[in-house]
Amino acid sequence: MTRKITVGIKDIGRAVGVSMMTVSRALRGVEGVSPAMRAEILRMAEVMDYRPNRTARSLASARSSLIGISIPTLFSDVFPEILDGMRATLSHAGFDTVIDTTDYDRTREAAWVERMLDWNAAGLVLSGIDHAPEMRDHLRSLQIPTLEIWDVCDDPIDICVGVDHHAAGEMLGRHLQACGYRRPAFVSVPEGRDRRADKRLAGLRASFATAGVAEMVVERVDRRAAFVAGAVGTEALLKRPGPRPDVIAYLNDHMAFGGLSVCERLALPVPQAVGIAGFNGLELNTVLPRPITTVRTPLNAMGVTGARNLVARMNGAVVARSIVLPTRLQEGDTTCVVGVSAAPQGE
Amino acid sequence: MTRKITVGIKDIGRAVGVSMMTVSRALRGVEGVSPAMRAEILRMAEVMDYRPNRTARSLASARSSLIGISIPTLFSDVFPEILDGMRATLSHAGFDTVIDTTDYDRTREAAWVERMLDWNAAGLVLSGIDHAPEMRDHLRSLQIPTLEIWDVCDDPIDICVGVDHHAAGEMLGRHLQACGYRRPAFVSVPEGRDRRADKRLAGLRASFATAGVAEMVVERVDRRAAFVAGAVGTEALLKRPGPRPDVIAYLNDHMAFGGLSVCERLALPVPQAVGIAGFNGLELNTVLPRPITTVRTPLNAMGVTGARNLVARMNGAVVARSIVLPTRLQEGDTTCVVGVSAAPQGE
DNA sequence: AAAATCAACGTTAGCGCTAACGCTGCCTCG
DNA sequence: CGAGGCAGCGTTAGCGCTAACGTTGATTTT
Repeated sequence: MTRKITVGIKDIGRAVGVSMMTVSRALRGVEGVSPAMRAEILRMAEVMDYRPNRTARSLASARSSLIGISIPTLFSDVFPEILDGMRATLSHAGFDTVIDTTDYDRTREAAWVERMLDWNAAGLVLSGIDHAPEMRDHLRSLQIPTLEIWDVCDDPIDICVGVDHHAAGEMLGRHLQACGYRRPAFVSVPEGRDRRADKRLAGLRASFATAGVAEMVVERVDRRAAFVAGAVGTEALLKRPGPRPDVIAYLNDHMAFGGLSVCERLALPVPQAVGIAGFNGLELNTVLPRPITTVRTPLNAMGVTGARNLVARMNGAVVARSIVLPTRLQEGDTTCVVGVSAAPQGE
Repeated sequence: MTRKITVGIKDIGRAVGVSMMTVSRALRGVEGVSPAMRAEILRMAEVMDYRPNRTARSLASARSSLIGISIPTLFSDVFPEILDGMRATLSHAGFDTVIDTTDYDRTREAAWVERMLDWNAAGLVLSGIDHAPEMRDHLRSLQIPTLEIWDVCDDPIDICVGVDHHAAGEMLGRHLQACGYRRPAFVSVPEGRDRRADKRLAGLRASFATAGVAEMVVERVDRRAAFVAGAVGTEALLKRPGPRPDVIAYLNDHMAFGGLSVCERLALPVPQAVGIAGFNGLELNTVLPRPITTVRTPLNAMGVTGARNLVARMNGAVVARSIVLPTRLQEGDTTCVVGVSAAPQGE
């Protein structure tokens, strides 16, 4: 009648005839074991169906193999796509990922980060670069490998990989101006919720301001489902007094599509009477009856690059602090050259 | 110059003047500490900014506060919605969730479960009821709290919460027959990939068979984006030789919408010439120009119920082994009563 | 009033693993 | 040929916490 139910490295050591330290070294792949002995130990571990106790390993080494990943929401094509890009790299490097959704709440994010630190997390991935200041300081002083993803800045907590949202907004703005649109509007979520969207809006606004268009109507909707939010926001926007916008940009493609469906229902000619532009260039666009003009962002590549850099960083390598990935304007059927002078005025 | 960088329960004990065991008890909320002393310890822990070391706790108690959640994919509205339902309950109960996506690969799921066991996971959540047999046996022998969610059966590994997919398929079938449709088709992903979808198809088929319709064309597409898959599948389906189907059911609403857009492009009158039906009753439907006939599933409630039961189960309570949540047929604009006799023949 | 009970703490012994040294014998090299 | 170097292994001492028993003094029971 055996006492122990699980086999530990001590058991393997006894079976092979070495100390548990040698087994530990062999299993972890650190040096100090002859190739022959290592093979023998690995074989025995396999035979005995050894399973490492990760909590014990974490406690003894003061470092776990957990990576905490914080994202605002799962209800978006952005974060699942980024996550998907990171998954393979991370799991292949032997890490387990603890995912948290913050609903765009900084306080919740900070609290969750503390919890991950209680786990001796090997690294952290945070969405965007806008975080609670105390958390930033804490992470920095702890020197824990931290990847900020999706947005970039010159002074990340540790490292970052993303796109320049302001520049992307400007790029879209230049395109819309080149088309001849002059009365832009923007449909988004409540201010401060999605800070990347706010930056894109700022870029768009700056671009139009350069061309002498200072006015920009912004409609903000608080609905979770993006299709619905886009539709509701567009309806509200079109009901407003004053001149009707001639082009509407949206937080993302899903919302743009919601807006497009409203325009069609109201028999508003798109893109002649009103242009529609989205953001993110989702696969959605490839099947829609009319592809939406959008800005393509390399989400999956962002995940891959980010994960690679984070892993390298955790292995002590020196990596680029900030990586900016390019975005690309993708013209669809929802914008076109309209009546007004097509040449942009400013530089 | 202080040596220790982190404060442990020993430090709190010293500060308050009690043993570390009393501190441990006070912090965990177990009995054996006077209310006054407990308050004092809690206050001191707050003051000293104590943070529990979760790896040490897990090692000593042979049980961690990690819950492993395995889902096939994040690219679906189903699993994020279920996850969202579970999140609050689980985090409120003090658990951290490790999420893994399996891409409908049983082997990968089994390997990942083993890894979670290496973490002394407090519990597991698996999607569906179809798993690697060895894994089932292993989990059962370990007696680890396991929730199977989204699909149900009489003999779950431990407990399950979900809907009856076969019955849902039958319900949809009865409705389509009542409408008068007689040449049904189904667009789905490759067989065996999404086993719930296969069950819905089986239910649909059984229902039509009862009414004397044995033939059912099934088109299977292997594309990740559901919109695209629906569109591509529908195109392929309509190009087939033989009589054209008079109603097409899809794996989910997104695919149905992709199919609908193809029909519109081909100027096929929906729902007169061809009916369209989806599955899941997503919020998407509330904004589409034409709502799709679908089957509503209580995804969020499923997550909430599942999480509650799992937590209760982990606390040693006795809970229902199997909970079946109701589905509801939601009629949209994409099906209607057509020419043929509208009365269903069978019972 | 002696015994039994019990709340409220303390002591001891690990959980399974790893970091940091120690030790050995063989090889190299001036 | 002896000192030094080094690969290859062993020993020791915890990591921070908790389970399982003590221990003590006060309260209750018969």
